[in-house]
Amino acid sequence: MTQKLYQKVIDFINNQINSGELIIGDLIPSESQLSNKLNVSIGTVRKAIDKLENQKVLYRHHGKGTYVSDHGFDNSIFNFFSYGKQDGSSIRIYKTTPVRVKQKASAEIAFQLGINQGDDVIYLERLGYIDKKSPIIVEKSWWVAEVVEGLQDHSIHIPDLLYAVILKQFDTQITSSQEVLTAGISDDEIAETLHINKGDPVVILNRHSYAKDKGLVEFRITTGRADMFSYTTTIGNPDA
Amino acid sequence: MTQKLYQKVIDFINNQINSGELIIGDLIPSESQLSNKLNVSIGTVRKAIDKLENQKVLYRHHGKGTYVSDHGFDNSIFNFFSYGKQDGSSIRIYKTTPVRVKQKASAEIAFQLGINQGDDVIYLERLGYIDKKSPIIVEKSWWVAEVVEGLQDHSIHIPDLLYAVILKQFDTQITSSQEVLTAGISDDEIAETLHINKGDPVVILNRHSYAKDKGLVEFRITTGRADMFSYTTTIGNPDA
DNA sequence: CATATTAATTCATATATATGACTATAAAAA
DNA sequence: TTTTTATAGTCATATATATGAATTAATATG
Repeated sequence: MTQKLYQKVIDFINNQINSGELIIGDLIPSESQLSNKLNVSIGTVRKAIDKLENQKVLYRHHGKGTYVSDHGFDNSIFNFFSYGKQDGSSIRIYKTTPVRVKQKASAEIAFQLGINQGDDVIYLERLGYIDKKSPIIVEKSWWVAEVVEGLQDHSIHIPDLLYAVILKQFDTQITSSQEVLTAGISDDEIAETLHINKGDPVVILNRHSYAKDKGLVEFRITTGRADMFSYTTTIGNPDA
Repeated sequence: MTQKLYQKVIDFINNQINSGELIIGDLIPSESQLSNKLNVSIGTVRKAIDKLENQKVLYRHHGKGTYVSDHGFDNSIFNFFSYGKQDGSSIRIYKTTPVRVKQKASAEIAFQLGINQGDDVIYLERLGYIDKKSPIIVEKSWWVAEVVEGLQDHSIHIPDLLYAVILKQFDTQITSSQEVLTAGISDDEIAETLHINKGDPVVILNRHSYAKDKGLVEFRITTGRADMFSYTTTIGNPDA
C-alpha cells in the first residue's frame, strides 16, 4: 500500500469542499456511496469521517446523513465575547461598515500582507454592536486589492459575515486564519469610537486570513472594549 | 444491550485516573488486556481509546503503548504566553512562591469560593519568569483551607506545577478548571511587581478549579504583562 | 563484551459482517 | 382525508480477522 486509504477519503471530501462542489450545510455522499466510489471498505470511510468530524469539518445526523459544518470559523476568539461575565455564552454581534476605500498600502500594512509598499489595498472599517447604542469593537481590515477588486464599491452589500461575500462575489474561499490575541490601552481615536476614555484597556486581535490558491489575502486588527470582553474556556475533564 | 460497551471502557479508564491508580505519564493496560478484562472486543477498546485520545486524556505511542496525558491542563491560556510576537511557540515559565499564608476570606474571595466570609483560606502569591530578571506574571491564588491544610507551611516545597503537590500531599485531584480571560490596566501594586508603569495594559485570567469529590477548591487571579502575552490560534483548515 | 538477529508485544490500518436505531417516505388502513 | 404501518436508507455499535509497523527484550553470533 502506497498511502493510507482513509487519507484518500479525507482528501476527496476536503477537495469537494474546497472546490465548492460541497458547501456549508450540504449533505455529503453516504458512507456506502463513498465506499463504492472510492473502492474502500465502509469502515475506512467511517474512520475518515470520524477524523473530519473531530476537526469539526463535518457533523453527522443519525438517520439522515453527514453534513458539511460551518464550525471552523465559529472558533474565532471574538465570537466568545460575552456581555456580562459569568456564563460565557457567545452572543451575536451586529456589524456595520462605515468605511470602505481603496488606498495605497503603508509600510506596515504591506509588511503584514507580504506585498510592496504602495500596492493597492482595499480598506474596510467595521463596527460591532451588541445593541444599537455604542460599538464595542472596531475592526480594521486590509485586503489585497486584486483579490477583491470592487469591494470598495458601495453597491456591494456587506453582510455581518464578510467572508460570505468574498466567496460569492470574488470566488475566493477563505480556508484558514491565524489569530493572535493580546491586550492594550486605547488611544484617542479608539477611545472616541468606543465611547471610553483614553487609556482604558482594550483587547486586540490580529488576524491573517488565507484563501485557497491565493495565500495571504487579509490582515485585520480588531480592537474591543475589555470590559465587554471575556474569553472562557474549560480545561481538564468536567465529567470526571 | 443496556448501554454502550465502549462507554464502559471509557468509564473504567477515567475511574482509574480519577482514583489515582493511573496518573499522568502512566502506561495504561494494552488493548488486548483491556479487551480481556472487560470482556469486550478489541475494536471496542480501540473506539474508547480513540475518544479519550481526542479529548487529550490519553495519547498513543505506536509500539509502546497508550499513556495518560497531561495535556488537559496544557490548554490553559497562560501556557500560550510567548516572548516575541509571531511564532506563538509556548515557552516555559519559571515560578516562585514568595507569599504563602493562612488568612480569613474577604467578602470577595468568599463569594468566589462559595464559602463564608471569614472562613480560613490559604493564600499563595506566585511570580512567573521567563528569565531571571523581572516577572511577567503575578498569580494570586486562594484555596479552601480545609482542603490543603498546611500548604502555608514553608517546609512544603512548591514546584512549578502546583497541582502536582496538591495531588501528592493533600490527596486532592484537580479535575477541571474554568478560565475567563480579559484585559485591564495595572494598578500601583501590579505595576511595581511587574516593573511596568501604572496604567499599562495587562492580561487578566480568572480561574476556578474543581477537585474530585470536593468541588470548588481554588480561585486564582493571574495578571500578566500584555506586551509579553499573545495567544495564538488557527481557525479553519490550514491543510485545505 | 559488543553487535546483530529474532521473537514477542503493542498499536495502526483495512476489510467483512451483523444488528440496532433514527429518519423520511411510500403504501395501506381507518 | 387522516392516520398508521411498512420499508428503505442512513448512521451507530459491536465483533472477528488479517496484515503491517514500531518498540522492546531475549537470544545468538562474532
